[in-house]
Amino acid sequence: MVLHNSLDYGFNGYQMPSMPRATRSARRKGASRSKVDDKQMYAFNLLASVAGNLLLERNPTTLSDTPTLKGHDQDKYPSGFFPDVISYATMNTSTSKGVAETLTKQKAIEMKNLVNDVDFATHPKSCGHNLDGGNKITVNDKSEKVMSGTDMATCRSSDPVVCDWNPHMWIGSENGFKVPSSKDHGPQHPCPTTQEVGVRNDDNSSFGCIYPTTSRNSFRKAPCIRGHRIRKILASKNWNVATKYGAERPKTGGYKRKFNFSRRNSYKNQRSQMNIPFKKRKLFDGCFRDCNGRSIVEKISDSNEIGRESSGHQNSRVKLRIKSFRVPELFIEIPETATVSSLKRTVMEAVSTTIGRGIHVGVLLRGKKVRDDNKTLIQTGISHDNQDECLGFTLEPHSSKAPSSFCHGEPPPTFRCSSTLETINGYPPNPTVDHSGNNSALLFETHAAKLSNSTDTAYEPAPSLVNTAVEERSSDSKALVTLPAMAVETLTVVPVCQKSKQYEVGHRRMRRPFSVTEVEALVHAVETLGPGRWRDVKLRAFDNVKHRTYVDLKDKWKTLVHTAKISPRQRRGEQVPQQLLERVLTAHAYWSQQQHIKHDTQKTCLLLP
DNA sequence: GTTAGGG
DNA sequence: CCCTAAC
Repeated sequence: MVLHNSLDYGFNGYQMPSMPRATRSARRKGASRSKVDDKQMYAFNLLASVAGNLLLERNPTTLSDTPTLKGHDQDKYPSGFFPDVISYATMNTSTSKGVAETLTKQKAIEMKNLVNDVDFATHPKSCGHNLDGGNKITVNDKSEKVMSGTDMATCRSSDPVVCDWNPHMWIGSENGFKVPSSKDHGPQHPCPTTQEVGVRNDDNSSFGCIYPTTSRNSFRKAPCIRGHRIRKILASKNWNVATKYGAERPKTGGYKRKFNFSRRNSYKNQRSQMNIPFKKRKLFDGCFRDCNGRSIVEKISDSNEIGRESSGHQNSRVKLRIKSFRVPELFIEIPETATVSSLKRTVMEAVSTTIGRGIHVGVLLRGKKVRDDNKTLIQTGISHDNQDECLGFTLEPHSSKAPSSFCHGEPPPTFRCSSTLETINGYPPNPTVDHSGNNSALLFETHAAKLSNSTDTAYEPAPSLVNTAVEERSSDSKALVTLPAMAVETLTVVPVCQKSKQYEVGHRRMRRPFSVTEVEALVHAVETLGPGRWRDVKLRAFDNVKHRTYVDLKDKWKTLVHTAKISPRQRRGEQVPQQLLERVLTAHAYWSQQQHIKHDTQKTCLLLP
């Protein structure tokens, strides 16, 4: 079982909202979300629980007076998929009404103080948490708790359970949970005006990812009850948001435009999103500005403050209410036969390890990391009255420390990557390169097929082979050399846990210096194809190496050319064999010449009548 | 989506 | 490695 902590539920840069692996793959295949089983959901919840985010027990079966899916376009959702726009804050079946109310109030107060405002929407028969226990877990399909020691395999329910991050829920004042008046949410809102147990049925206006107008409106018009403002908490659930809008808001010109244009030429589209299905990338793009930042930080400014600010530039203050942090994601693997208690331990260890190494806060403005700590808020733009700006905070492990033990480098035994790094087909990750051969064919070439086939999508894939049958563009065979088919070894087998680096929202990608073997492959490909055909180079030599984009390859080539021109003493990092650099220079010169010839030819052709 | 080029 | 313009 692979658990994926989804606490970085936000847009998280350009990353897929995290969700259990099975869920993700199931969705990719268009399968119903109900494929997620109890165990995953349990684990999913547990992770959240460890982070202290879930406090409320949900058991909608007791909500006789609770709005249900009626009027919620239930039919539009796959069977078993409870729209994640509904959150329940309710009691156990055994909880008396009085106790329930008291507990609810307590939790309301507690939650007001929480930094993380996260909630789940769950299937009615889903998992939840005990109100009184805070982090106690209830996983059931019949209101039966799963006790520690229970084999998780027994938790399976025939009834599909879906549990997702809830885009938002309402938390109330000390007076208890209240539900906003339906008029605040459009006519279709089925919620009663008030009730003791808050049930948030979403509509367009309050969805986590919507275009600005409605979003802001609903945000600003958060209703007040007994003088207390009810705060809407958004925990963006972009995937579903996008789904919903894709289905229900066809004439969202602004929406669509935003999605298409917001980052059309984005570098992120080339790099950071490279593992994200294109459609979803777009959706995230669109979600980002609209929901993410605003869901994290609400800027507070009262009229007096504004007045002061306008009257003078001195002592202007920015008040921020941090509503949630993004926290690092964790990947955990644990056998199905593990007990719940051991899962808890494992999760706790993971969390402790991550946090124990120390964390710091990162600041994101419009998804971009604010790196210069010395800048003033004004300089960064935070201090302006820019409510539309997206300001976010992240919790990040100290980057100066070694990678988490749950990651690359020192994986714990439970980790899938632990074995992967060492034993992909029994070959070490850093094979020797045979430079004695004419064209530096690699020693492991014969194992190419195996390596190629072994690429597991769960990992950052190993480099694919250069296909022996790759057509050599014989038609315009200007290739400098004709090389035998060559294999690129798995130099950087990056395990799935490496992805946890992605929690560094808005950060640079992790630096991954090119190995000699990769350089070898790159040089070979460029020798053959020439520079300027980076996509082909990518496909030919780095097809399955997802962390190497064609832009990376282009950049690397640029660097290689530069490196080849400078003296060896000035070079840094892993030394590229001089022989290889000479090939770089040769290829560079050759293709430059070809370029000139081509241009000259074109000119000549143009001059000709 | 790709390519080129500056940072 | 990041970012953007241009295509």
